[in-house]
Amino acid sequence: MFKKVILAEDFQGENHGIAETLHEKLAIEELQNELYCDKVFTRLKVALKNNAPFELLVTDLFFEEDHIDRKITSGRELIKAARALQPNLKIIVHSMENNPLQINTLFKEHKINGYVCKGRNGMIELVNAINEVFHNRTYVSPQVNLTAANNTIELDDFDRSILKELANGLTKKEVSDKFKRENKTPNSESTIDKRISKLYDEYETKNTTSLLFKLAKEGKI
Amino acid sequence: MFKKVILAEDFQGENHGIAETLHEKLAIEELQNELYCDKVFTRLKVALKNNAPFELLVTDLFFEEDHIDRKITSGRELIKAARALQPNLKIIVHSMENNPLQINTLFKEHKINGYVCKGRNGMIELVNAINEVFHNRTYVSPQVNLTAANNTIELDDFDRSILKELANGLTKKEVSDKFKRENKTPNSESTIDKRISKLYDEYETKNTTSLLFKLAKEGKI
DNA sequence: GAATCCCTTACAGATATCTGTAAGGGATTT
DNA sequence: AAATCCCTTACAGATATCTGTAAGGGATTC
Repeated sequence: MFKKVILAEDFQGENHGIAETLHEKLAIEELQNELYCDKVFTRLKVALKNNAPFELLVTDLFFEEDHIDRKITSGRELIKAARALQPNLKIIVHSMENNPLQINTLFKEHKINGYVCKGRNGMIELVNAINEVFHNRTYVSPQVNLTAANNTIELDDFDRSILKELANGLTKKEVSDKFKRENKTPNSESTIDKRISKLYDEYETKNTTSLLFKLAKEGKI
Repeated sequence: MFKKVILAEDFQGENHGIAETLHEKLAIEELQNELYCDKVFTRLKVALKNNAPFELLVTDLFFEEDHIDRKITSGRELIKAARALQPNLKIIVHSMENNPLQINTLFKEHKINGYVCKGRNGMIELVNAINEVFHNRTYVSPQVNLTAANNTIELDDFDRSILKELANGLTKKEVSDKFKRENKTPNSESTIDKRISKLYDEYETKNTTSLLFKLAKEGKI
């Protein structure tokens, strides 16, 4: 089993719960747990310098802001920095995020080794994930459907620029006029109509209101 | 100190962490922890029936959906049901929610006794909250500014029911028809128009699309 | 009981949205 | 070069949205 593990989790309750569970279920010799990304990164650096590097990082993605100044403000940034520092470090993400797209990019761009959703089985899955990753396999929570990520519709820049103006209360005619003024192209009201109608189909919505609402709720704009 | 406490928290890690902390820091004789609201409510009922009621409920607000059928799907519903069942029960909410408006309505409508934000000090605050509530005082996490809640505009049930249907893609005429079918009142298209127009003013938006977008972004619906 | 206020409702006119048809242009294929 | 595909654009007709006016009813005030 891993000898030296570090945990980044800003919720005190969750942090405590994970630490307890890992002590109970796994024979990890040294487990350090931190509430701030910056502290985790410092520990990784120091450990590496002392020729006693950590073998596994377990980290959340979202870290709440508070009165303390931070350089690294998210799990994603921590992962990137940790990968650059220590390419052979194993990384498991433990987060509420369940958007396959987001999770997919973590595997692709940052070569994480496991992904566990917070939830009713979070601790059971985390223990499994650590075991799998220890044996050089990857682990993904079963409720995450990574193949779905490939089927999702991407919004391109033109879509986004239209949606932004509509969200702001402009009519399609006004959006068209604005684009013409700014020499953006395409810019006809008709083309804007067509683009938006296409999005109705893709997102299974009926009108501008329900489309913008759905996209806002899903955090896509 | 409280002799009999029940905990409702669906994240296994957080649940474990809270339970551990309370065991360590407080002399609670009996602490039951559950991952589902329905189970909590059943336990409350049984305990009351056996003349050994719980004294304190600590609950989250959001409970993730899974494959299991649920009657009570949110902390808010659980609180309402628990209050109706056992008016003298002390209730502390422990959640990520930090919107003063939402928190205020919990104190006003459901007479909760304490509110603790999940976060880096979550466990320290929770222990404090339990001590305060035990001495018949209320506790609110210091980072929550409840006075700010009084300046914001409230959405009432009628507003919400209209907005929900519009978000779903119905036209105002369809919303009016639906309300008539359901014997909801008021229900005329004209009144619905008026309500929504009022919200345009209050939220400084220009049309249905921008209104729904803004409310979705701010998490108000 | 009259006056007032507020909410509900009806209606109407100006705009905006949504959908379909059709034409033209650039890029790619055959 | 012709055929094809895809994107842009124009236009038009049916609906929907937004705003204003006005009438009626219930509750409260005077």
